[in-house]
Amino acid sequence: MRERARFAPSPTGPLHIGGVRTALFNYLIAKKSGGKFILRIEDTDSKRTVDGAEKHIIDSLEWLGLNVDEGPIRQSNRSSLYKKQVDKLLKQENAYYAFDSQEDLDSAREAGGKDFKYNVKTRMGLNNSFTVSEEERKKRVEEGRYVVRLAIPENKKISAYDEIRGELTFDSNELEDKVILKSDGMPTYHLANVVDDNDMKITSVVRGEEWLSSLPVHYLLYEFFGWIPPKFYHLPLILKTGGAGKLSKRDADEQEHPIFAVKWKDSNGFKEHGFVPEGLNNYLALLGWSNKEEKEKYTMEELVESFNYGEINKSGARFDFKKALWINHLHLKDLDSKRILDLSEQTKKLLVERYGEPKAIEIVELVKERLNTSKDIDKELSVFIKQPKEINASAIEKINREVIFSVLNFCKLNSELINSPFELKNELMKFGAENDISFGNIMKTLRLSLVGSLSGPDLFKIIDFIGPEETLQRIENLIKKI
RNA sequence: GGCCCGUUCGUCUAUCGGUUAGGACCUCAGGUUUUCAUCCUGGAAAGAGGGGUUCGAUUCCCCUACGGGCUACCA
Repeated sequence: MRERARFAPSPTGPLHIGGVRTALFNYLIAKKSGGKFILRIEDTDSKRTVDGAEKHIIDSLEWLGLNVDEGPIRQSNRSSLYKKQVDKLLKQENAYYAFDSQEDLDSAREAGGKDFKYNVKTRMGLNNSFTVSEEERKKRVEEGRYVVRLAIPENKKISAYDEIRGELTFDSNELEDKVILKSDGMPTYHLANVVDDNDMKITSVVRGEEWLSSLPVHYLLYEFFGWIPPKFYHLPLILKTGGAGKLSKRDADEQEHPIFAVKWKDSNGFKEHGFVPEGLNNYLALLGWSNKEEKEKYTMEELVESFNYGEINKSGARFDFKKALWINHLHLKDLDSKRILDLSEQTKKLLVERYGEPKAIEIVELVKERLNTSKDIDKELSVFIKQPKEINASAIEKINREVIFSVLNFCKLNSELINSPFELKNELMKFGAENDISFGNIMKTLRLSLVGSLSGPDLFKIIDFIGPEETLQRIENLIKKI
């Protein structure tokens, strides 16, 4: 069956990775079946709509490569559809008008304690179609001063099905007569969701676990409308790295890892942190889903291929930035070198200017397996572009100044050797043996002069690429400095 | 508080009644390497607790504990 799955965020803020994962799973379920991935913007609460949030959602999906087949469809311009369906419920007496003021509700809740519910038992003591005169009701409705509530039946066992958890049963007495149409004429989530999913012929509803408690209300709605419910998948939540609770912006800030796919205001996203979309998708897919095969790295195509909703986990998972980094590394080191170069515009420009593209790609090849994020590209490649700005002072002490001086001097005096790195290596070994300097220290010295620190790619390859002149100059520079 | 969902190494997870409970991240110890990283080898590390059912429970059932979610004219 070709599934139609929708990602239905509300534009009340930027899209964080919890939402991203929901989008991803929707996408995978749709694509696995050869179906459609649909974007619906749930903007029924104008007060909470945030400027730029919708754009952030769309930009995020685009960067992630979760291409939308239909949409975005905005709920805000479909109110006539919802109204029509509400009228139907009203006519069937599955819903009724309510006129309580906020104060009335507050005091009812206060009097009833935490267990207060707006339901069959309490309806008669409140201000609504059941308790108000015919005349008054008409007047209020005409003036538009009303909400519509769902009439939850008493003593009804509602059984619902969640694809991840299986059969679930609920007692209607635990439910409330939820508002389905607000006084501003807009529907609430429950109504809009059910009406739209039906209207858009959605077959798979994939959403966060926070909706599980509303499932019986949604089932009831389907029943009242006489529609067949779609399949529901309630995804476990992503929990914060340490401590209790679901992952939040604040927690992410404390742990110094991104929480958005792409930048939002002054918060950098995974993109800006140097993740490739494949890496983030892969990590997020593994957070809450796992295959029987012991495999960690999946391309997007492989995810679509291997994904199976029956293997989605039931319990919340903690976010682990180190693992995310590692998965990203897996993707980066297998990426085409040309594409890696494209990830860093500035470095690419400088590198190609100096070496030409074919050589630039060879250089990338040299450092590729060292990358965790694309930000490392600049760091790793700077050696080939410019002289080291700073020399690691503690490294100088560690090796010993005199040793450094004599090694560098040797190189300077035998500068013709630099033309042939292979010979240079041999001569340096000899020099070390004669002067009782370990080869390790010789290499460290040379590296210090060329790179400025003690880590980096193959030294002789560096010499080969930057050329004898530049090599000598860097050696001179260090001699001057010590 | 009520209702709902969940609970295997520190973390993500495999196991669909019988396993030395497997893998990955992290971590530790070796090895490769001119350094760092990569990479390779190895180690440490888990079934929340208590009852059942069963010849046998991590696996099925119940209770407790713990964690999470919901409890708005928010989604």
